[in-house]
Order: sequence, then structure tokens, then C-alpha cells
Amino acid sequence: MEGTGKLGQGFEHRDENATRVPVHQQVYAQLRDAVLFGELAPGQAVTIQGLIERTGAGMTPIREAIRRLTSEGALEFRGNRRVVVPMLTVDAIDDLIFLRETVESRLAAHAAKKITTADIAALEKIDAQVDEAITRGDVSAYLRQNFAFHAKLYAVANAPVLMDVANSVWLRFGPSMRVVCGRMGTQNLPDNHKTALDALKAKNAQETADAMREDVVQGMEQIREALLDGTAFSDTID
Amino acid sequence: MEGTGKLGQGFEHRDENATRVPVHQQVYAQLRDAVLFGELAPGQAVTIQGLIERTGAGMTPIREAIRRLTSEGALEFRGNRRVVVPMLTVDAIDDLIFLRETVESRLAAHAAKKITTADIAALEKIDAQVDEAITRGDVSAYLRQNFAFHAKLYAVANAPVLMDVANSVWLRFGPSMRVVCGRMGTQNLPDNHKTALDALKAKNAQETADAMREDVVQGMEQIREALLDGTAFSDTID
DNA sequence: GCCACAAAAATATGATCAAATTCTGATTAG
DNA sequence: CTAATCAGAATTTGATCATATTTTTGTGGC
Repeated sequence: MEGTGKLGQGFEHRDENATRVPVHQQVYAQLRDAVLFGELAPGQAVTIQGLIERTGAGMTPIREAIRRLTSEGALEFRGNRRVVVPMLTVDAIDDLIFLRETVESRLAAHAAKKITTADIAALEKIDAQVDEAITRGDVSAYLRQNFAFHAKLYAVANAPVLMDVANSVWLRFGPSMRVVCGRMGTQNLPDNHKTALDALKAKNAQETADAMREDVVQGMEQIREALLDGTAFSDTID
Repeated sequence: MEGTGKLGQGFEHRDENATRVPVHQQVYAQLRDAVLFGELAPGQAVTIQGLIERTGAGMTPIREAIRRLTSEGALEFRGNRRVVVPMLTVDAIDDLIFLRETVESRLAAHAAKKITTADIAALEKIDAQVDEAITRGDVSAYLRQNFAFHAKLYAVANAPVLMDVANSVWLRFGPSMRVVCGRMGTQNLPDNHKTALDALKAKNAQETADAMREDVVQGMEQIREALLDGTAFSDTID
């Protein structure tokens, strides 16, 4: 996705049976990933004109994508029609930890009741890639695979409302997570996925919820400490 | 706001010092209220063309408003470019109850720590109007004033992340709430606001949280029972 | 019941207008 | 004489609309 530039290349012939993805959704997905995986730094400005050049799309679909991301908390309206990637405050991170702890453990419990062997296999495959990214020290891959693991669990839980909240939380701490990982590398990162997988196999909702809560809290606390420390975010724009 | 039709009438001269409100925000606010206070029934379709006629606005701002409401859970994408007011399922209402209970009590606790005497006065004034609406049997006024009470509490709490979640939850049960109230009238509606106000005056976070939790759960359970009963929603579209 | 055609609605683009930021240069205080 | 500040011009950016294109839906003939 990085550096490809324009959208829609290679899809000029439309008599294929491939389902057409609307431009506004493509822009949304691209911008969402950019925020989620830290390609945009906290405080960085996001302009409509810039996205027009970057994506080659028209103005309307870009506006739609920005509105969507804004109400999901990925972007922030800064008064004078300026849109930026929000910067985390300590107050905000406390609420995010609380939310993620609460929502993610409930999602995990739901998932434990509905999970199939195929789902477990998929989760194990993703978790193996998480491990690989950690040993390789590949921050970007870790962020993507770790998200994929949690996202898969949300999908299994099949609870749209909770999933929306969880995704919004991810979008809000994503940029800071990247900054923290960039500083610390991948060594101290949490991975309680194995415990969760064992609990999932046993279809034990309570244990699954506890394992995921542990995983979540560990990760979020690292961001919180970096925020309190302050040095990690000294280079961000304002 | 009802029945006024076109937007932006009477604002042709722009040398006033009145701050200009963008059209997409006006459309958003209008549509948001329509969902929140049950002017649109669950399952009802929302079309771009319809809104163009209804509001007199152009296409782009309407699209933006719809995208925003969609990611806030007030509207739902139904496959073939069709947007509808979502219908609540029993699974969804359970998650909404859980979320509102959790988030609203935390917001209440935050508010208790920061509240001023002016805020308390404002809350008491709103609560008086809630009482008046109940005795008058005015469902529409009850819905608006009750929301105003909670919204004021959110504003005092000053926790943007939690407030976004709470507002999203409101948008998701709003339409069904209206259906339920339309059936039952205003007599059996909960109002634990007095207890909450006492706790707020004492700046007791725990008691405030408990009072609000009680208020919230009572209201949500009524929707849940109506959903299980099923008769209340038999006339909705789909 | 199925396919073709017509009408309606949604997506996407570019043009136009308005507002805000930035840039420039001059004036003035230290 | 240098540096800071402010006014106004120029550029950039956002908001809105009108229009073209594509997709879906609805209808009538076979």
C-alpha cells in the first residue's frame, strides 16, 4: 500500500465480474490504515488537497472519507477547517484503557461462545506471524498482524456495536502506538495470545476474557508510560 | 425544527457577525435529531435525493452528513447503496445496555469530580422540564429534555472519548425508544435524576455513578422488553 | 417467468466561490 | 542599524453546486 500513489490503477476494464469498490471506500481504507499503523504522526495535518494529489481521487469521496474518520476519532477537527491526527492526552489514554479493557474482554467472551475450529486455526496462523514480526524486530508487521489478530476475534464475536467501539479505540491510540514502538522496538511487547487461544479452544468465556484483558492492558500501559514520560512525543508536530 | 423545510433561509446577507455554520453541519444536526428523537422509524430508508428535496441543500454536504451518521451507528449501509435507520436486534440491545451502563457511570463519576454550582443549577432546570414533560404526557419533549440532561452531564465530565461512545449509543436506541414511548406513554419512565443530583451536590463520584447506572438500566430494560415482546415493532418497515 | 429497456438514484469529477493562512514589505521601537 | 510587528496582497484550502457517468430498480413485452 505504501508509495503506490494513485488509486484504481489496473482496474480500467470493468467487464470483469469483480465487485467494484467505491472510491470513497478505497480512500477511507487507505487513510484508515495510515492512521492505524502510524504512517501519520500525531499532530500531523491532513488536507483535502493533499489527499487529492496523493490518491488521484476527486474531492467528494475524499471529503466523505475524512468525515467518516473524523467521527470515528481517527482525525480531529481543529477549528479553522483544519483536520489533524489527534494527539493523545493522559486523560484520554486513561479513558481509552478503560474502554478497551471493558469492551475487548466482552468481545472475547462473545467470541469464545461462537468460535469454530476453522476460526482457531486462522487465529493461530495470524499469531505465528505476530511472533515472527517480533523476533524479526519488524514494527510495522507487528502492528498489522497484531491488529489482524484482534480484528479476527471481533469478527468471530459478531457484535457490531462493540466492534465499532473497539475499532474507534484502535484508531485513537494507533499513531501513538507507532511512536512508542519506534522507540522501544518489538522486544517488550505483550503477547498473551497463546493463553487466549488455549481458553478459546476450551470455549471458556471467562478465561478468554481475562487473557485478552491482560494483553490489552499491558499494551496500553506502555503507551501511557511513554505519554507520562513525555520524551517520546517531543518531536510531534503542533 | 419540524416542518421548517429548507435550510439557510434568512441568512442571505453575510456582513453580519454571526458565525457561519457549514451546510453539512446543519444537515448533520437536523438528521441526527430526526434519528435521536424518533422522527424516523427503525427500518425506514434514507435517500440522498429525498434529503436534497427535504433540506434544499446540495448533494455533497448531504453525503458528508450521511457518512458521518453511518459511522456513528445512526444509519446503516444496506448493501445496494441503500441507507436505512437500523433496526435493533436483541443481541444488539444487550450490548447497548452493557455499554451505556459502563460508559455512562464512568462519565457520571468524572462529572462529579468537576461539577460547579452553575452546572448543578443548569441540570436542575433541565430536570424540571423533564418532570413537566412527563406529567404533561409529552413524549417528544420528554425525549429531548431527558437527552439534554444526560448531554449536559457528559459536557461536565469533559471526556471526549467516552462522550463519543455515549452519543453513538443514544443514536442506536433512539428510534426504538420513540416507538416504545409512543406505546406506553410517559408514565412508567424512569427518572433517577434527583438521586444523581443529590450525589453530585455532595461531589460523591461513586453514588453519582450508581444513580445514573440505575437510571440508564431502567430505561434500557424497557426497550429490551418491548423488543422481546415484539408487538411494539410489528409495524416497522422492512 | 425472463430479458430488454426506461427511469430513478447514487457515485464521482471539476468548476466556482469564499475564507484563511502565508508571504511580503514597510514602518517603528529598541 | 537590527529586529519585531502589522497591513495588505497572493496563494492555498475548504465548501458548495452543477453535471456527467454508472448502477440499480421498475416495467412491459415475449
